[in-house]
Amino acid sequence: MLAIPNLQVVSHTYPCGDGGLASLFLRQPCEVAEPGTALFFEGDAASHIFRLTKGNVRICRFLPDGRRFIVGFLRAGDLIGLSFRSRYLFSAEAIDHVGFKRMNKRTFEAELQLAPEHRSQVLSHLRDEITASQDHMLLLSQKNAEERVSTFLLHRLDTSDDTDRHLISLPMIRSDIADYLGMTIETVSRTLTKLVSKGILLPAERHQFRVISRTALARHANEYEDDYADEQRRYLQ
Amino acid sequence: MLAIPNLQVVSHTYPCGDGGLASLFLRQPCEVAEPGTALFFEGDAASHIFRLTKGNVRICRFLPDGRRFIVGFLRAGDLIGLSFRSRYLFSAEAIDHVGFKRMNKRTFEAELQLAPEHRSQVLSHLRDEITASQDHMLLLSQKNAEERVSTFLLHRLDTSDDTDRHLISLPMIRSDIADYLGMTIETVSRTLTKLVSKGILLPAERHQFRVISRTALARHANEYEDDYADEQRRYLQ
DNA sequence: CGAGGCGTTGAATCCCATCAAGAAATGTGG
DNA sequence: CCACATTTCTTGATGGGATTCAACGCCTCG
Repeated sequence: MLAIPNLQVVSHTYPCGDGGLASLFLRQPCEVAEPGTALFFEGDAASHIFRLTKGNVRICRFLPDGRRFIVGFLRAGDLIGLSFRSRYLFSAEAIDHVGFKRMNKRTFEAELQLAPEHRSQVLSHLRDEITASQDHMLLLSQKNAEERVSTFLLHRLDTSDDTDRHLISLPMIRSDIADYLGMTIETVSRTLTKLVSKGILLPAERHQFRVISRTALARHANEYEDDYADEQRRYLQ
Repeated sequence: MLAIPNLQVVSHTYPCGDGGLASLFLRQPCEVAEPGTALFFEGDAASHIFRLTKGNVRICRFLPDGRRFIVGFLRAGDLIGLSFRSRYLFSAEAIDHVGFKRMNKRTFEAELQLAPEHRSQVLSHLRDEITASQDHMLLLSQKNAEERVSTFLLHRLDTSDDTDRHLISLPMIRSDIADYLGMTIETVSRTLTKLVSKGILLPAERHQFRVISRTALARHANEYEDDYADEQRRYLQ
């Protein structure tokens, strides 16, 4: 049930996407994953490369005692699996109704042989992943609760493909955000409340916030503001 | 002064090394860096790939307000620069007397064209870097002080190429360890003292500890113990 | 409508950071 | 080689930010 055909237009504006690798997946059949189900588990033999066509996925890792860390969130257009060797390093779980395509790793390799220009895109993707990891390690090791949440919101805002450029959508639940930012759900909640009371955010729909001042949010995030951010800022006062 | 020729035998036993890429650097001249000096700075145009032949290097990133995060430590045999695009993502600073070779990125690219079998080694290296980053994010987001320090020590022990397999060498100073583990120097110091008083470690030389029980250290680290670790354990009671 | 998951808020607690002082090691110059 | 300055490391006292424990409101869905 709810095997929704892939109607969503994948408009991708940020470099977390797939470069030109998307074309490799054109012939693959669409599949779906229900909310809460896993596309694969940490430790499984890594047999496929995935490309999301719809919905949101969380990437999870666990400690032996059950503590969870969320490596990141993925959405339509994103690829999973380029960084694996023989086994998946983490689990991938559907947050909402997810559509995806997948390709056997050997097939993928064979396609790369046929179209070697794609190799540089794989490299590019891996480098982006490393860059993102380092940014996140900096956040986890040095930033306080307010800076963490602000950084997260700012990033969601800047990578959103919503036409409303002041809207932040958070399809994941609080415990996902908490395990992503290395804090508890209570602290996440309290911090969001604080940002609202400071006049930086406005609660919109459940799982959405409206940004009153991107500048103020960025100031709270304590991030370097680069050229890309400057470009974004034009749209927001 | 102290332009020590590269006499050190690079015996590398752990997959954090360079695969077969070392051969590309054979013809490059040896260079040296004095303790505290930088091989390059975050933000500089990324012109070279580096290979360390001697000594220890710390990889640093900074927040706008000066807070520092140490991405990792490198030593003889390790490569720096494969994950960069146009600019260096981080600074690389010599901890002690460092020997290295370097190669222009374009030259490196050209060499890869000539010997395409090395491409998979570059991929391999990037995948290792991603794996290490994820392990470290898990540590930073979920582990407490004792677990962090134990994990760090365990990793130093398992990747040491010292003939004494119970010896942990920490060439970096406490503030380096602190900024790597996301804690303060005081907490690092206190935690080390605690591990000593628990009978897990024995202070040896300054910057060295002797491991009484690897098993106890691993238990405190709360890590999954994999096959590689099992193999190590044979050497330690 | 009732149950359960999710989110918020309050109060108490705790782990780690901060502040401070002194010990130990390193480096420097005479 | 020694006196002195500096850096590094350790230890103690205190405080604060985040966690933990707990209660309650809201929303969704069967």
